[in-house]
Amino acid sequence: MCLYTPRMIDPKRLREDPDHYKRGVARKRMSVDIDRAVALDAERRGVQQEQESLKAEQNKLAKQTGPKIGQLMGRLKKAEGDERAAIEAEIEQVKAGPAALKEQIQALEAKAQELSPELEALLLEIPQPPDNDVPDGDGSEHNVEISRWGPEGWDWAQTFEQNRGFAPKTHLELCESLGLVDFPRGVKVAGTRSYVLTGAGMRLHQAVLRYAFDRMVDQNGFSPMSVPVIVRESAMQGTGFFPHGRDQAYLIEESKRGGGHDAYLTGTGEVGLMGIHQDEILDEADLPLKYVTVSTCFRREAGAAGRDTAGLYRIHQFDKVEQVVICRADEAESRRYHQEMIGFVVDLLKDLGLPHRLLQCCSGDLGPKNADMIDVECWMPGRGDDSPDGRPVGDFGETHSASRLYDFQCRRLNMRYREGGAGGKGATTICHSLNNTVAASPRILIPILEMYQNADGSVTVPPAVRSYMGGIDAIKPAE
RNA sequence: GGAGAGGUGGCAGAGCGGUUGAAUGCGCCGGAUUCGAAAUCCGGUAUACACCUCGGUGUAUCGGGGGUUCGAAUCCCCCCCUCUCCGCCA
Repeated sequence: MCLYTPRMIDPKRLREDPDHYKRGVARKRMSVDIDRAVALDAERRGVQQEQESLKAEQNKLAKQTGPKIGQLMGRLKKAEGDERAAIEAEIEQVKAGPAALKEQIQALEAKAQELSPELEALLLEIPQPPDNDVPDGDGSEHNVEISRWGPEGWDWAQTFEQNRGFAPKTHLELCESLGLVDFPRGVKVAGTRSYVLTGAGMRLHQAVLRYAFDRMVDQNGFSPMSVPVIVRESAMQGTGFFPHGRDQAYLIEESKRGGGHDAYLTGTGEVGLMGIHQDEILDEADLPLKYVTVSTCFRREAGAAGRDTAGLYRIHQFDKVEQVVICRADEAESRRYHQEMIGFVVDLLKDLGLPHRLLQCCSGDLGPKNADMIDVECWMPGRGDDSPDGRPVGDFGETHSASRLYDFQCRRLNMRYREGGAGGKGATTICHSLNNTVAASPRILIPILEMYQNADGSVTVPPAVRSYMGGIDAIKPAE
């Protein structure tokens, strides 16, 4: 019997090493009652075993009573009077044994059903424990810088003004002066945190996305995909965004009408990409699967009220090129692809000439599904606390996030592979998965605009994306 | 939005109350034949969980969950999913 309809963490491991999960919960600064889960699981398992032995007995009995009843029924047809009553009594007697068993089994069944909802809800909430080499910490403030990179001539010890010889404008100011984004009209159409990309702004947005997408396909060997952004609950749960992130997703109420199912707008292309092979048994020879998509992402940003309200940083809708890798269940392999996927981003940012740094996220910043996460932050000269003169001093802003999930997602998605290839007799094993941003726009436009701005107020188009901008080399203010 | 059909193993497709975990075909694996291959023939070929003397044993699974029955893939109820036709429409 399948004990666990919704799949979650490894039940065997939970039983054998509950401390592993307790540590994980503590390190992630979450609160999930592991002891309760283990107790419920044990109780449920006991009921299960009792039930199974009773059922074995029942099955054995049924094999005997079947023919016996058939025989008695045959005699009953011919019998009359007292003999008839005797046979009927005998039939009842034969039936009594299995009937008694059935009652016991049903009582156990009722008990199991009582335990299940709480147990399953709990199991779904247990997060993936962080890897041992992930530093402990409460949140993003405890993330650890691994490395940073700046283009030729960029000195991290100097301010933008010292580096470049003029005071930078913020991306907001540039968007307005260059006519790249119309915020008031975006808000008019769609509410807070909305925007309209206009003219060269829209063109740059598309150029960056297309550039990033083509790179992944042409240089890095990823399969290009277009995936649904309106998905079922099962896809959200399977990818690990539910239950914890439920309040971040847009539910489409209308989808419930006419007997329709719940549908949600995805906050990342990862959901659609990972959903592709849900409930499938893949051929080991086909792994790793490397997919890239570009999709519109929808985020409610619940709980972020008042944070990053201005500009293109924190918005409800954006477009993102996303990469995922589905590989064999092997830690070394998982780590290798993680590095590789981060490398693709670093190379892309170098090609774009954007100063950035890599951060090892601490345990408290990981989120439920990650065993490990590396963030990439780009330098944004127009960000950061206002200095005494009221101008920002510059700061890093997160632009990418590379997650390593082991089998957490694939277990929930029921995505496995057969060792030794399809048709073979090899064991089925749950895949491992990873994902990473390639480019999310318009957020990535912030460092591009702010870093490529010139003293005269124009913005140089990064050479890497020029061919996607009709060949123009700069965005200039309208005369 | 209206009306109808249907969900069985990797796939196709039987079975519609009693050794049916499930015919048959395809695919796949092993073997025979062959110089080798094709063709042909023979054998094998689901998953999950639990126990285990690692050889096996038990339980469950024919979309999911209940029910009827001594016994359910087969009968009844609820839910989920898919498809077809009409309407509307990028």
